[in-house]
Amino acid sequence: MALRETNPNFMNGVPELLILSLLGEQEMYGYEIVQAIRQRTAAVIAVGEGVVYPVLHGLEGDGALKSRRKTINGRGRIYYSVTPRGARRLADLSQNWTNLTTAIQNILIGGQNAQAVL
Amino acid sequence: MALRETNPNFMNGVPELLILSLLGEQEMYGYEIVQAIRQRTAAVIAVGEGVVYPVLHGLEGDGALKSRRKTINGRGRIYYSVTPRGARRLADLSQNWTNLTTAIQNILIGGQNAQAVL
DNA sequence: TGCAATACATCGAACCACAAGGTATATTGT
DNA sequence: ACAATATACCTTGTGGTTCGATGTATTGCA
Repeated sequence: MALRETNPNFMNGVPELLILSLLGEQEMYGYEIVQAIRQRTAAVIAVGEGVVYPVLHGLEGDGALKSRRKTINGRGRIYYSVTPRGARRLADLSQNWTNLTTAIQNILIGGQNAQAVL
Repeated sequence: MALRETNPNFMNGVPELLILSLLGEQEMYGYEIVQAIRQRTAAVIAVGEGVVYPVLHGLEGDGALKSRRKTINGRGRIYYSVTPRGARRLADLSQNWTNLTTAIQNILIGGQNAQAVL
């Protein structure tokens, strides 16, 4: 089951968020995503292909992504793009991420009058 | 097989960061930390005792925390506080966290001119 | 011809966080 | 007096994600 409702380890699912976010801008293929993440984050985050491909397959299986084959220079590529369902998923994950970082910031900033802000 | 110190899963260690951060403000005992995290984050993050106690023991074993027993109302409590080594650890984790969220933000904000900023 | 890069993919191992359970005492409610 | 709840400590098994290694195949370059 790709759907995560059980055991929501609060820190997981970030690769999925990153991938959906990139594909939200433009269609991309797997290998390209691996490098885009590395470059855009100055190698702070370096997810491998072993992370990206399974996420891609999982999201497509859930109907969050759709794919199409293209042949370029005789080499096949599988381009992915987000479906409406994927867009919703992205919005959800994005919101969760914001909530999470805000929550953590509330503790890091710490201090006496720190009130959790919704 | 071999000792693994490289490549820490980039999302892990957040509970450790939170705990060190709280203890950096004032000494606390385990049960108190569990509740403090829940309250300060408006229940966005709710780590259980099964997360907190092992981290506490681990950090103490590494010399990042020190503890002292106190008996209050006939009930024993173990108060933890950060050592100089723990303070360094906190600074490191804190920096890593900032780098990470910055990196992710660079992707989420996305867009054409997004340059990873150190 | 060989090496690097491109592009896909899968698998086992590692690892963290979690839920669940266990012990024990103090307090509150009935 | 008794039960239930809250406090306070702790460990263990499980589960899901991520990682590194490995595999295949083609293209481009030296």
